[in-house]
Amino acid sequence: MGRSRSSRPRQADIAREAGVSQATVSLVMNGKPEAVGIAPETVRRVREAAERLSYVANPAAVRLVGKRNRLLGVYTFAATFPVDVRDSYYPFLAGVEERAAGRGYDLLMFTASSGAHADALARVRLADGCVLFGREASIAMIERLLDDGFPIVYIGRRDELGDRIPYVGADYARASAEVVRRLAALGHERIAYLREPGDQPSTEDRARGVRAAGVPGVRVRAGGRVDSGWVRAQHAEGVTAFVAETVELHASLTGALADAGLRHPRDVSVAMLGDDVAPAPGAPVVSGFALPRREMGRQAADLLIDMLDERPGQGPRQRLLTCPPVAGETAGPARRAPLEGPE
Amino acid sequence: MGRSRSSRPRQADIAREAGVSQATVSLVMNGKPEAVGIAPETVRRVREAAERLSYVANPAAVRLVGKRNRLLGVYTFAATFPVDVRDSYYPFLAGVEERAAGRGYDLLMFTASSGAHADALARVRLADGCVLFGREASIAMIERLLDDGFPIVYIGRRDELGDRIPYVGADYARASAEVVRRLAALGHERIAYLREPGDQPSTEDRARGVRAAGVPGVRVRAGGRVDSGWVRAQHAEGVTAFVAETVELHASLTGALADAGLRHPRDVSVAMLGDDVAPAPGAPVVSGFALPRREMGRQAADLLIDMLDERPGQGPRQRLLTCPPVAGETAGPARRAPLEGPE
DNA sequence: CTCCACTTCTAATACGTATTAGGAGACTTC
DNA sequence: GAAGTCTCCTAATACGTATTAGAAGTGGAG
Repeated sequence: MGRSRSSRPRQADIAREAGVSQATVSLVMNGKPEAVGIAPETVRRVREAAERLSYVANPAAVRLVGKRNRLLGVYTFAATFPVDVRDSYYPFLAGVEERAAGRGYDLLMFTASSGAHADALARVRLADGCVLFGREASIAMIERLLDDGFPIVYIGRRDELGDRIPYVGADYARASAEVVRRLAALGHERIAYLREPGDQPSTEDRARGVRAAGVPGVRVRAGGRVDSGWVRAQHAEGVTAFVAETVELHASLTGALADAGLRHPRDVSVAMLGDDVAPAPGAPVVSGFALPRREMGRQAADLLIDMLDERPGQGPRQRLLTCPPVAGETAGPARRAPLEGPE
Repeated sequence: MGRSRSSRPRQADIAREAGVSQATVSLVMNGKPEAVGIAPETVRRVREAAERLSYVANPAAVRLVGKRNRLLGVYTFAATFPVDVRDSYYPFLAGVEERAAGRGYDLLMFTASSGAHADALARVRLADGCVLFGREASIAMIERLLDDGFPIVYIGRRDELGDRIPYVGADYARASAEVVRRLAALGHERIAYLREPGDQPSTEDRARGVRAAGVPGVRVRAGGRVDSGWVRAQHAEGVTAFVAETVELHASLTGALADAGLRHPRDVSVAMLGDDVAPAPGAPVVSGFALPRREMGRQAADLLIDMLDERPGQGPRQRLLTCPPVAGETAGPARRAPLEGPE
């Protein structure tokens, strides 16, 4: 009757084979037979039967009763990004995966396709907890998750909700200040800083760091692309170094410099407040600093899993990691004389 | 005041909110309320309650009762690979994710941590089906999954099990033959081919392609790293072009060439049977061919989802995709006279 | 009023495992 | 020989969902 038909063997099948109850099989298979007191002989019989039928526990059943799915969600706020930006997420993922795997969790990846945060908000709950990242976060969604007591960790600094939200960020401010100071040390007295227009934490932090560097001759430009006219004008006014906040602004800047006939690092120095994960082949290494992406991923996963396992907080719930400086090839000593210019 | 406890909401919670039974909630959530006969007004109440509590079905429970949960597994055979090889998996993933998202599936990523295939074999079953990839596949595991009727698709050619296993691979043979023919067309008469020692399909395919090119002066070396002595000897014997099977062999080759004082493409030509996903900054583009990784990922996901949805086979269950040739910068016209001394 | 059909919902159960309270024997102890 | 102590095992139940048989109510036909 109870033949193990076409389906996989269950504990009940093993129990029948070994002449014991299903509960006994469960106890044996979970490796704590002594703790409960199962005769060695019985353990052997059960093990043999399990082996013979090549039993594998049904994970769905195990998880159902365990109330944990051992799934770590990964949610990316990224509606329609170009391919190369998506690539820059990979190191984060790799870090998260590394730790998740090490601690016995699998990864459940959600895609914010078509920006339907409402639906995603629900699906995310399928995991035990979730790592979130991406610049354009939906604070409403995050707040909702927090309100419901759903465990999340953000990769990147998030201060919109005070200390409610655990995060692992990069210390943009310190690293940015360091970049500006290094330029100043190279003799650059007038420096132009190109920042993004928004007010995302990562943008604000870098702006703050640039200010905190304490270098007087820094001028800030917030906004999009720049052109050759602008860089030429800056150079004419004595600017010898340009600092771009992001890869996009850096690309715009180098284009404009090329158009203006200015070469770096010969004529002017160029730096970026971050690094380029997927540089064009043959492109020089840009001066600036590196984001410890993989480590951020690792720590985010660790933090989240600690929360899930109800571990005592191994560390602060909000962390900023140090960004290693990158000397690069695009910054050099200041070259004084402005080429030409009115006056 | 049934506040959402700390745990995820269940159907029972929604039922309480909406004043119906759990069974009704199940019927409504599965989208067939009319078929069974649920009043529109009731459907509305249930839907609202579900929305309010942001309910998602517990995948373990759904799985346990033997239904689908719109999860696509991704399993990577990659125990301890260096970072750069793992990076080369990203485009596959991106392709899989693209299609999965497009067709309403989320991704469940399993990690073959410490090569514990047995455990992973069990966990994989939490998904509806699984995309597998990686060079060092465990045939035993694959066979086990196939035996149990679990839907899988391999990225990469797999012939160990005949036509039992669906796959989406790259047409290495054709592309490899093309590379050798192009070198021959450039005037290279003696060509050294460096192949990996194993007998993985991808290795065998490329070797077959090299043979099939029909160029007589091709000599094959199977094995690991090469040194300057070896390349020098080859060159002395009239070899003017080197073809490396993999990124690793290519790296070894270029190192040896540099040590030997041979420059390419000036002194000799170099080609690779594949491409480098993460080339070193400033490195030239290597001649050879590109793997349509993203497209392979896309088609694998499509094929698997077709199987899951019991669609009529939209295409063959075993596919080989064409690899676009890459001219690159490392191959040039053959330079006859073997000589010594640069300049 | 009875019988039947129809609509709308629910009780009950199955899925496969983990866990816990406690049962059945055997063996000691006084 | 009754009570206590061990050893070894099992019955019962929970986990959250899908499914099915059928209950409860409503109304129309005869």
